[in-house]
Amino acid sequence: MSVPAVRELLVQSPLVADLSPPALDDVLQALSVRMVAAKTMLFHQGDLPTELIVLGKGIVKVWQMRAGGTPATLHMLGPGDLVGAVAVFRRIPFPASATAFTECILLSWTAARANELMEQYPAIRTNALDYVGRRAEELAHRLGEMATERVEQRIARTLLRLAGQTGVAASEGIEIGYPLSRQDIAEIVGTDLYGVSRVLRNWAKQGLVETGRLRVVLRNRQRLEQIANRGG
Amino acid sequence: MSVPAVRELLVQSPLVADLSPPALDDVLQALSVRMVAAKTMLFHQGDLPTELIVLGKGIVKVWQMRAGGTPATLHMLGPGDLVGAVAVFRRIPFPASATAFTECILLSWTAARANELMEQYPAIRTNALDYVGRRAEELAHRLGEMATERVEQRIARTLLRLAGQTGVAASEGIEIGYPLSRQDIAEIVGTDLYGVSRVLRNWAKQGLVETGRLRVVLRNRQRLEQIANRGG
DNA sequence: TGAGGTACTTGCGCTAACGCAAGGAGCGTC
DNA sequence: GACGCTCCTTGCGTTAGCGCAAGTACCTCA
Repeated sequence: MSVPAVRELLVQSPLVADLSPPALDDVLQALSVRMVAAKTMLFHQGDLPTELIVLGKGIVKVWQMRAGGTPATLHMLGPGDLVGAVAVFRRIPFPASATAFTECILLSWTAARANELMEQYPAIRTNALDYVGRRAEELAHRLGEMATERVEQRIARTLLRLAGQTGVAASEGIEIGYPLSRQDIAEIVGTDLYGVSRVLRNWAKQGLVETGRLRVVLRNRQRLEQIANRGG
Repeated sequence: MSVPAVRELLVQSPLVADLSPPALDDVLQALSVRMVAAKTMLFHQGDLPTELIVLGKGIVKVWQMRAGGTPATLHMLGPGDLVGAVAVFRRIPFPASATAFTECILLSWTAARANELMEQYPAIRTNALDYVGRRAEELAHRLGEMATERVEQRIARTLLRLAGQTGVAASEGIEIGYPLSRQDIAEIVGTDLYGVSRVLRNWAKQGLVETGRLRVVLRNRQRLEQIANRGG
């Protein structure tokens, strides 16, 4: 992949915001690029981090396998996001696993090189702090939801969030930009696929969404926001 | 309060780990100290941050009021913890409110001064990144729990976590070091006070805990860990 | 075009747990 | 030492939603 093309992918990331062009060149120098197929595991819960990954293209699912065999999805990351950054910065084992959800392009530095770059260009560390802060905020928000809201509300919120992240305009409405099963939604929401199926079916009958195999289109965003916020 | 006493409180905080003595002096210089009574609100959800607070002594509850009037507790912070740090670093409105849960001693810098200090002493920013990372990790863990575990398990986990943070050895077992109602526990766990009461009562009958008004003593840590992990 | 796999739907029973109501216990105050 | 406040307990009805089982749609590949 050509250097300009890689640069194009990298500058999407908030990690390198406000970097001077020469600094950016230096950062690019140390970068590896690779492409992985959908369903590839990038790392497992418990592994020690060896590299700092920026997602250039595609979707990565960050998830935990929990006691009882129930998986829980923590994040669906998109282009520009950092994958497993917290563990790299803190030099601790990954607290969750990461799987390429679609085909992905990964940009990475070795952990050692990443730390050197942060020493050399303090803006990177500032950006990292900002990024991790945003992630923490999102988690706090979702924890609050999970603690107080009903399944239907959480499904609405989840679809709206995913559509906001990577939604693409469809004929009428916004379509989640990649194949997403009822099971996948259930793992994000913290319920089972049956419940998700029933809720989506119900909404489809009212014209709020259009559904299909591995496919959801939001047709009435406002109504869904109402459900997310007021439960009705 | 004397300078050495304040220094004593400050060095508990991971924020100033690895700072040289002169740097620490400089940081102390810019510090304000104040004491607040239990139940004082430190800031409200939506406020803009004006200062960076380190908790010197006491317990601070970080919580959200959610649609429907149900409060959800995100953190119980103890000595050394940063209060509202993410919002200060990111210069965004607080995503949650903070209340002194017991009488507290607060150490604070103006937001502007805090940012200057981070420029001047990069170790502080490194520590901040580490701290926020740890917070994010804890939130991720709790989100996973909330998504997949039953109320009883979550109560066990919560008590074990609080005991680990600020527990004090009691006659037989570990006592949470401050007054904590069933309602308080419910807001952390994401349930109601009735459920908490029933679970604690049940455990008390089996000798796993000793309970009282605003009081919980863990008598059988191992058994509680079993409940937390395997649900039985 | 038909076989096999994966995803989705839906009926149904069951249980965790929510939440009201009513009463009891502990603690501070005058 | 009795009043009042807050906190805790417990019985009970109700319900959200879990999860099995069985069947249907859709997609791929030979």
